[in-house]
Order: sequence, then C-alpha cells, then structure tokens
Amino acid sequence: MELRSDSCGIEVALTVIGGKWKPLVLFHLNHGPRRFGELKRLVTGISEKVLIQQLRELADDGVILRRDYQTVPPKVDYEMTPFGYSLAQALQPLCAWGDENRLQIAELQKEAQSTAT
Amino acid sequence: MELRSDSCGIEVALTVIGGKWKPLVLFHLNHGPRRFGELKRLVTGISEKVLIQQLRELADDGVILRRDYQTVPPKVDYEMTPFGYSLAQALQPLCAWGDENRLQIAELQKEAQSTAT
DNA sequence: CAGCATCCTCCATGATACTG
DNA sequence: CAGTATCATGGAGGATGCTG
Repeated sequence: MELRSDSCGIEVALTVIGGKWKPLVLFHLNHGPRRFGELKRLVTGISEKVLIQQLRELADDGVILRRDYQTVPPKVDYEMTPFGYSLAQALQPLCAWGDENRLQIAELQKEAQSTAT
Repeated sequence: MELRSDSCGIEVALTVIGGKWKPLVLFHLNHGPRRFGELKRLVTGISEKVLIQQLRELADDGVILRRDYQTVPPKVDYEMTPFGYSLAQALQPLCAWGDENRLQIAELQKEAQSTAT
C-alpha cells in the first residue's frame, strides 16, 4: 500500500496490520513471546511461507522483534516491541468494537452474499 | 475475508474496513454526507467501479446509508449511520497512532523496500 | 450525474518440496 | 526446527466504454 501525506492515519496503520494474518499474529504475540512453531500452531490455517513473510514484514516495521538463538537445532522466537505494544493499545477499541458487533456483521455479510447471487 | 469465532475482533473490523479505499471513504463521510461525485473527487485515484463497489459494501454492512433522490439528473448521497459512527469512534486511536508514527513507518518501509532489492 | 458491464492485470496468498 | 525455493491461483483492484 502506498503511503500518502493526506487523509487519515488509518491507512498508515493498515500498511502495518493490513496483512490477512497479521492481526492474528499480533494477537498471539500480545500474550508473550512465541517460537515459530508455536505461532504456526496457534495461527491455524496459515502456511509456513506466509507466516514467515508476515513475521518479516512485522519485524521490518519494528512491531515485533525476531530473536535467533543461533543454536542447533534452530531456535527462534518473536516478541512484541514497545512500538508494537503502542500499536496493540491503539488497536484495543477496534478489537472491542469487532467483538461487540461480530454477530451482527456476520449476519449482514451472509445476507449480502446470498443477495449477490 | 472469512469470519472466525476465535481470536481478536480486529479481524471482524477488518472485514468491514479492510478494502483498499474504505478508510478514506469513511474519513470523508465522517465530515458529513457526500454525493457520489464529491467522493470521486475527494478520493483521488479511485476508479468509479471500485468506489461504487466499496460504497455498496459499506452500505451492506450498515456503516453508511445510501440515499437516492430519484431525480433527473440522478442525485445520490452517502451518509454515515450511527453504527458507522461507532466504528469511526473505535478507529480514532488507530488513526491517531498512524498519524503519530507516519514518518517513522514510511521511513522503515522505504528501507525494507530498498533492502529487498 | 450516477452507475453498470466487460475485460484485464497483478499481487497476496497458498501448496508442495527441499535444506542447514 | 525454522526456514527457502518454486509454481500456481483467485480475487481485489483497475481501465474503458455505455446507459437511464
């Protein structure tokens, strides 16, 4: 996504959390550091490639920290940075909104889908 | 996007505001009702098709209201619903976060891009 | 003016197999 | 265990022309 100087900061935020799985990853890392394998299990349905991809992007954006233990067998874990936590904070209300309206939204989108037929 | 019962409500919210231009549209409608043509001008770069698409989806999700004046020539405008305003409220902190960190994020993503080369 | 129809492009996501 | 490398794909997004 292209960053523009105009308009609302939401777009900026979306360049960071816009990936399909990123909110999930953030959600899980918000509970503490996680190893790669853990995340793979926690974020059910994601492929390894995409998980790595999203983790890299999050790390590049300074939201999470990748720690490589340089051991054999490999051990790597990911942890939120303070910057990441500030993002998580900003995300709280939206998260709450989503939780509150989950059912209604699911309902509406189901209708829209059937109408679209 | 698929709605799942687990995880954070952010995903739910993203099914509503996840479109490439939706935050922009919301941003502009947050200032008051806008006619189709106005939005087309305000959201620079968007094609008519996509604008209509996103407006429809937002309307289907109950976030905005489409009002057709049934006149010739056609006049239609769009307005946020109370539900939409509640979403806008929840979006505020994220918006602020984005604004605060806009420069830093732009910087980081530029680096990542050049590194990727 | 507002919107629909058609066609097309591209990229995020995905599936699979291999490696240090 | 934690990746990389390839190849495939689907659907969001885009360009253009037409209509009531």
